[in-house]
Amino acid sequence: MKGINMIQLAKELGLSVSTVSKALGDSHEISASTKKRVNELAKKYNYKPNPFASNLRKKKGKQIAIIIPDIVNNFFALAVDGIEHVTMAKNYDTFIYLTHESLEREKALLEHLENGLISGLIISVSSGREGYGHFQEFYENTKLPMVFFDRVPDLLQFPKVISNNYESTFDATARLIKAGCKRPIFFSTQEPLFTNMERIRGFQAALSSAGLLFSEDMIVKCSYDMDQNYSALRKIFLSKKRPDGVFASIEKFAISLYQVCKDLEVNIPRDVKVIGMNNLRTAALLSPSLSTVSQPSFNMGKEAATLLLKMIEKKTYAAANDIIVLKNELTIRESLHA
Amino acid sequence: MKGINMIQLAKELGLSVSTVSKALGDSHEISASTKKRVNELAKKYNYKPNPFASNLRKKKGKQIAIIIPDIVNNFFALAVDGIEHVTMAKNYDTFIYLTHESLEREKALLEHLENGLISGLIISVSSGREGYGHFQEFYENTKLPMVFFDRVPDLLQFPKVISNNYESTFDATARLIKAGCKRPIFFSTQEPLFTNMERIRGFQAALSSAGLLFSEDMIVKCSYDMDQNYSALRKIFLSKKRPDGVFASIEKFAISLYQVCKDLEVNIPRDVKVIGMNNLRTAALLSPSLSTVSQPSFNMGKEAATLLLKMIEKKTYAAANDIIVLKNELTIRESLHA
DNA sequence: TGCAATTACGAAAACGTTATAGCGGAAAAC
DNA sequence: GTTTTCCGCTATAACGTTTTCGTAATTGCA
Repeated sequence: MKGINMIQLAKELGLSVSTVSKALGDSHEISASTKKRVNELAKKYNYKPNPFASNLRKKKGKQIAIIIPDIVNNFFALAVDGIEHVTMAKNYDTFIYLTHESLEREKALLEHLENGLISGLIISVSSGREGYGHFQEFYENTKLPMVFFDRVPDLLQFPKVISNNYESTFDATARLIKAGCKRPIFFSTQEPLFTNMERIRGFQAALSSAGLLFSEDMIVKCSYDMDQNYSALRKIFLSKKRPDGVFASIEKFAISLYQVCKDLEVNIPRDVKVIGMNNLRTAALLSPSLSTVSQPSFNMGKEAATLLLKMIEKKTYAAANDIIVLKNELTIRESLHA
Repeated sequence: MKGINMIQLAKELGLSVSTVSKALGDSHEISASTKKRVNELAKKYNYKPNPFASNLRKKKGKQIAIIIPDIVNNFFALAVDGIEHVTMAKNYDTFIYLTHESLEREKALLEHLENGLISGLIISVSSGREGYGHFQEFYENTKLPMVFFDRVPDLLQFPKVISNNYESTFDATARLIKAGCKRPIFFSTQEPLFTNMERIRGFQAALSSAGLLFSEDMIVKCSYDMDQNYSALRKIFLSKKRPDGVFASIEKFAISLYQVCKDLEVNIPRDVKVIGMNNLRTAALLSPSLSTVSQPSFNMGKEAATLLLKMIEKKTYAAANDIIVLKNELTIRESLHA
């Protein structure tokens, strides 16, 4: 029974299309008995309203989009899981788009999505602080609800879901120092992301509150290319001023670090103490087990999606430049203390 | 300039809507000069054709869907990455749906997608061999192109992208035996998936070709609940007939195994040798480093998407119950030899 | 020069919904 | 007993495209 539509349903029921439409929409204008008749026949024929026709007419649909830099990263995978958890429950269809850290791709995507395909947008940005114009422009052009999570454009007024990066990095760095580090370094992203800046702030604050001096070369900017990271780290650990502590703000970089240390026979934690910020399920099984600050990724996704759907359905929710802050979790393992 | 449409464009150009539509579609009926005029004005107003109207009229769109059991699993994340790589390039929008290993969810999803939202489907099934009816039914009802990858319904005639599970499991098992294992066990999925059965076949064949006896209790069915796996494995490793080798056919299970061995102080590889089938980026960094059979996940996704888009666009591609087989890669690390 | 073929466009009918306005008839109100 | 209200339903016009068919003007061909 391919492609049965409302018109055929109406004909068979001896009703008008409008009545059928309203019946299926559970309108109060329609009597219970006809509603029943309509729904039964619809079920019998396995009738499914055509979403294109419906969206076209209503100028609104139940489709949203996720834009993230990367999916091969436990943090984002978990976040997507969280998002899907709520969109699924509310019968929304979810597009996924990956930017692979490319600002160009991100811009192109947003421009594409101005066609009206979606009714809302969940984003984790790939661009630095200077490159936020396209988000604002997208919003001006579409007025669509948007929620940012984790990597948020701090300078723009949009609802955001983040975690307490400043505090947790402060705490983690303090632990490194307490464990004896005099010269910890910080693995940073290339782009000047807000998330990353907050972490750097936490790092610096912890240093200064312990009476240690911060210097620019403590911030190591990592590339998105694993090989390049490997050689950069190798160079650092072969240099004279070898660091004795590392806060690795990104999943990939912790992995590269472990490889370098293994190859150079730099002992963790004796020679260098490490805390990584990530959601690796294998953190506890690494050699040595990796101390981590892990983000509540699943819940961040969940919160972001819940907020977005609220905005779309405008139940009670009005303006929206809320910022929801969830807590990261610090887990100390062997990479800090032998 | 929110929501400019063809009608307004046509009006401003002094042309009819049909001419504008054809011009934008680069129809041969339209002169080069008017095409140019139309395109320029369209660009000026940042005009984007409404996909709902267009899809409704054409009864076809540029949206496809991915249905997978899980995204928090490097294999699937990489596959999605591969899929997105090609859909992106061809300007398709990609929905993502997660079944979380639930046959019910899978069925509900397929039923939902009968509404015509998508033009094609890429699937990795969550159901066992007996539960394939819904795929067939979906196809009958929609006639939509579908491509399966990795976890494929072997009994149905659909195009598939898989990896050489039989051979690579055979080889891996042979290596376990060669390293001295007399009583290796196999960590299997709950559901009787084809993928898994192929691996078991390879396992058995390797045993028998080495003159070892296979017994049913060598197959350990694992749950999707990590805690449950932990206790099950614990029990096995506390029993008298402790295995001396493991082939872990699923990512999660290798992780549980490492935890159990760590806690019980069972030494890998001295007491038990391990090869895991997964795409963990941290495999080399585990303690001891984990020998793996890794699947070409990214490429599997890429191939599946390429095939699907070919089918959708029916360029030269006609029927399609192709099976594309890619090769897994065996990497031996410390978990096999100290 | 005469006729067919081609070129470049327009009118109008789809595609399958939803929303607005309206309309009989019955119940309620005066 | 007339007017008003409400109930349950229908007719019809959108929503923004694409496509089919038609047509006037131009070109090609003999």
